[in-house]
Amino acid sequence: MNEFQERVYAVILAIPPGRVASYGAIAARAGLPGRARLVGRLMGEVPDGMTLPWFRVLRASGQIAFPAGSRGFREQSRLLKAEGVEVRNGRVPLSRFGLDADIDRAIWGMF
DNA sequence: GCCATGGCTAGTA
DNA sequence: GCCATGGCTAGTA
Repeated sequence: MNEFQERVYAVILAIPPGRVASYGAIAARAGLPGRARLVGRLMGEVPDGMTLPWFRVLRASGQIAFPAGSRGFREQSRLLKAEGVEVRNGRVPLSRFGLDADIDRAIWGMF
C-alpha cells in the first residue's frame, strides 16, 4: 500500500456518519487533485480486515456511482438511508449532506 | 481497453 | 451526452 492509498483511506475514514463526499474531493484532500478515478479504483482494493465507510463516497453530482439497480447501488442506498442520509433516485442532496466546513477543514489539515 | 469520475455543451420544453 | 484523464490489466507477440 503506497502513501497515497493510505491517505485516501484515512480521508474516507474521516467522513462522519450522515455525511458524504465525492471521489474528486477525496483525491484533492489526500493530496492529488484530479485523481478521482484513482480513488474509485482504490475502493475496490481495500485490504482484508479493513473496514471503510465506502458508501459515503459519491459522484461530484451527488449520484451513486454504481449502475442503477445493481447490487452495489442498492446496498449503498440502504446503508446511507440507515444513517439518515436522504437518497432519492440514487442521488443525495450535497447541499445538506456534504461535509460541513469544520470537518472539511480538519480533513484538509490531515496531510 | 476499461472504469465505483468530472466538467461542459447542445438541445428540448 | 460526449470527451478528457489517469492508472491498471488482459491479451498478444
